[in-house]
Amino acid sequence: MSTDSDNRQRILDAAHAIFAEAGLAGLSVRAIAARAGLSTIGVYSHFKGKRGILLALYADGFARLGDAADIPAQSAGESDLVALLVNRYIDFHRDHRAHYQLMFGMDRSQLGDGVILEPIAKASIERLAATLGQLLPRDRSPDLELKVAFRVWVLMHGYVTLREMTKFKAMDEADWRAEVIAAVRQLLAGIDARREAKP
Amino acid sequence: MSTDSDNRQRILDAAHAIFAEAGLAGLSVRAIAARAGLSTIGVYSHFKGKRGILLALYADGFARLGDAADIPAQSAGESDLVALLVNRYIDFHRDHRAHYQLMFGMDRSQLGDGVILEPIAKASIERLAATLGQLLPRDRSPDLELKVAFRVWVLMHGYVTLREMTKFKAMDEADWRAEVIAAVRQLLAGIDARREAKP
DNA sequence: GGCTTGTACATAACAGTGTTATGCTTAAAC
DNA sequence: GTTTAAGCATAACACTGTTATGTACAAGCC
Repeated sequence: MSTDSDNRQRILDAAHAIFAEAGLAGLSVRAIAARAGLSTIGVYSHFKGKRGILLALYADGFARLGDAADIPAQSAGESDLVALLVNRYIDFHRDHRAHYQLMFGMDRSQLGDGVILEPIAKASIERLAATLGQLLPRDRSPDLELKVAFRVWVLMHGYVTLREMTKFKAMDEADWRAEVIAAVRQLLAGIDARREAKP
Repeated sequence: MSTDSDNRQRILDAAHAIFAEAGLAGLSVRAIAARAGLSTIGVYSHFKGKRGILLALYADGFARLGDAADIPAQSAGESDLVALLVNRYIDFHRDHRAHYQLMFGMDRSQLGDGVILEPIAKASIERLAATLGQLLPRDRSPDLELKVAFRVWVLMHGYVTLREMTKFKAMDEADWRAEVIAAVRQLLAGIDARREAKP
């Protein structure tokens, strides 16, 4: 018949499906259990209730974001790397709206204490940093790599989250993507020029 | 005794108080009504349920953010204007965490359809644009002013929302503010230099 | 074998949420 | 003076996450 881990996987699959279809709002413990073909208690046996489900989706989201940001060297010309990365980031936000909300949404109260969350997010930013490292001078320090990665991340995150408001909303999609790419290029140019000589 | 609008104000005051103390999570219709000294139905008579309360808090938040961003000319040297603005923005995020979550949080499903929300947010960004306009050449266009304001807003918003994650969290508060100020300055310098000659 | 222990599950309930149907009271309008 | 409408209370509905209780079954142990 069905082993124990079968049901665990079924719950996880159900959660993923509901999450993709109905987002965080539609993701109730009862809905997950019903879709998995068991009662609500299964979510508490295999995970630690809803928090455990959300944590699994959170980790999955960062893994996928890391995949999107992980562009191997020489897979694109240097001039196209920024455009490729920005487009992938925007695609991720568009295609994984619910994940993005869970990962970066400001209501992290259902998720946990943050201590568990940090290393998960860190692994993802490090892959972004490795990709951006291709654009930095060869004698770069790991610190500079991370710093640049954060600045770029901040910019891209700011753009996709403020997209809904006033001006950008009416903007053509292609124009908007060009705007984000231009802003990132500008940021990178500035960092490179100053060589991060701290005051 | 108490007029009708008295009770309306009492509900609003109660909502503000609970919002400041317990955030969005603690803001239940029953809690608001109890604090205002009426039953839950009062929230539905004077507002349209919880959605009306949230909308009022949303508008209030943008009004306050507009106040923070509204720095009159000559109140600071040009070189200090950026630092002043960034510090005010960070202060706003620190002091109005619940408001910020409601205004920019990605779960806007409880708030409404966005059509009502847009003009409220727009008024606020226009005040930010006016402040940043002081840094632009005198022959600037309103379009450029808005565009610059958006870029700066995107940066500041990205920083404060990603503050919680990995690297910035361990950073000293003063160092972090300096990092944000530096990034905004760099962005402004780049825009000014290129004079927004679109490709 | 028989026995204990623990895990996976179901049923039902608890406390909380936003919302609303019903009814009462009171003030304004005709 | 009668009608109309708004403010308000009580109670309920449908939903949420969680848990107390009980059952079935498989693993380990003597």
